[in-house]
Amino acid sequence: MSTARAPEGYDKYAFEPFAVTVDLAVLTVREQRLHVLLVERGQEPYAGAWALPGGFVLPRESSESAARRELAEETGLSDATVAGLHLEQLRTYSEPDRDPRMRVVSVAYTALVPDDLPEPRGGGDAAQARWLPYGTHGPLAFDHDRILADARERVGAKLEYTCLATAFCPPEFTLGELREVYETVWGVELDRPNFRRKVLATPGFVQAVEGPPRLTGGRGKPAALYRAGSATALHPPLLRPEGRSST
Amino acid sequence: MSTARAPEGYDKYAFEPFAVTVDLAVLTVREQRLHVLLVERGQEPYAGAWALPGGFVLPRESSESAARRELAEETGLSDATVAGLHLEQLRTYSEPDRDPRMRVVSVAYTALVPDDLPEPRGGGDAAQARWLPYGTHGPLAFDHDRILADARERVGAKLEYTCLATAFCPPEFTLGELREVYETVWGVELDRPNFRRKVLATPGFVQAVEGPPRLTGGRGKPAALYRAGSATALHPPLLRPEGRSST
DNA sequence: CCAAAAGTGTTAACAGTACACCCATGC
DNA sequence: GCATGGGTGTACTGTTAACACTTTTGG
Repeated sequence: MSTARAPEGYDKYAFEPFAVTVDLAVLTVREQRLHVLLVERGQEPYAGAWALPGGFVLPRESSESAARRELAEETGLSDATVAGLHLEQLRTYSEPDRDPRMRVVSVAYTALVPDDLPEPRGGGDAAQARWLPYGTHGPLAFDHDRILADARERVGAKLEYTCLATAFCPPEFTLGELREVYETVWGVELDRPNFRRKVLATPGFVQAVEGPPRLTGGRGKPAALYRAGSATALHPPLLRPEGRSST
Repeated sequence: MSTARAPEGYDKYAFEPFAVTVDLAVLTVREQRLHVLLVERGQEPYAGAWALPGGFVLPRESSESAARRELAEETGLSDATVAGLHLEQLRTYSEPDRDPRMRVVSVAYTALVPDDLPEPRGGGDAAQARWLPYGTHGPLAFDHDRILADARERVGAKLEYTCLATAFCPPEFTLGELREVYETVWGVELDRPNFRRKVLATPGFVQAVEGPPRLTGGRGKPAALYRAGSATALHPPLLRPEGRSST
């Protein structure tokens, strides 16, 4: 804000105040499906409806701090664990009537988490919190359907040219698990040998873990384990086949 | 905001209020350099410093409406013209102390404009408004250096996989002008014949304009004219050479 | 004629695709 | 043995990259 029209003695209370909140699209890959963490609202408006977790930004915290705080509260994870999760600002939603009570501007974040988190618990005024397969829930409260759709689209696109997929995996994972992330989010099947070569040929995407391989659900040859590497960008990108959006 | 802790009878004025503003990183390509539209602040804080144009979001408008309104005011363009310009939400900046006066959350937008706009005029409490080559200005007010750097990085990345470059060009342009956009933003030289083929091979990127070609600054063979096409995505992407960020 | 920029053509290198095939494990 | 998933090899194909060459303008 540069051409601020507020002089030094400006009355901060002269206008109808804005509230600032965060909303979280928390995604994971579970059982070959994309899942979303949703809470059931316990209060009006939209009591009984599913909604994205979120809450008010406190007077002395940034929106990102607020997002991590809310994420910790909803998932029941420690602050230390939440600090390591992938959290990314999605965009800000500011339509004047998006909340019937008052003017609320919401900064939306996307969180990508592995599937090995403890079960979420309802907290605050949320009746319950659950992982639901993407698309199986009815219409969400407020404009959360749109936020969630935007998050899904962004994640799908970012898998192409970043190393983001590892954020869905536990600290040590197999290339099969990593490939499953792509296949689930994109809704396509990828050629296993080519996927393997592509990932290993990208410096810093993954790094091999010393030690014995892991059995993959009992079936098949044990697979080598990898950790997420230090790279964030993916050059050249891993384009999804056919330009299918699978949205 | 789903787990809103504000009941129906919530006192909107109980907390220190948040102000919501927009900041605009308005970019153009002029004389082989990336230029930014900046305003000189006329008031404290940061009086005399350069800053991004912007201002308060009004009680009944969205942040995008506010951004277009501010853009029209700063550039002196009509609302109709501004409505057609490329405007894109960058991200939201919400550090508690980013404005010394009060808690201000700012939604930043990036605008890409052609070089044929009228000269900007100072307006409001801005002493003046000018196009300055990117990087030649000193430190900007508030956290605007960071916002501007984020905008530049985003634009550079988006040129790779979207048709965004046409937003820098006037309604009718030559392929040489389009190539100059890429070369200027990326800071590299591109092979002319290959660039031409790549652009023409992408359906909907550009469409040929009937009629006589245009002389290119007097020198050289006249070039055919094109308009921006209907496509927005660029498949496959046009990767910048060497992964050089040229930031 | 020369310089400059548009536009066309050609070829080698590379990356992506589609397979065939072997390995190790559970049942 | 058989099914399943990991891992290696390889030939085919399309795109990219590099560069030679022609065309049309101004000086």
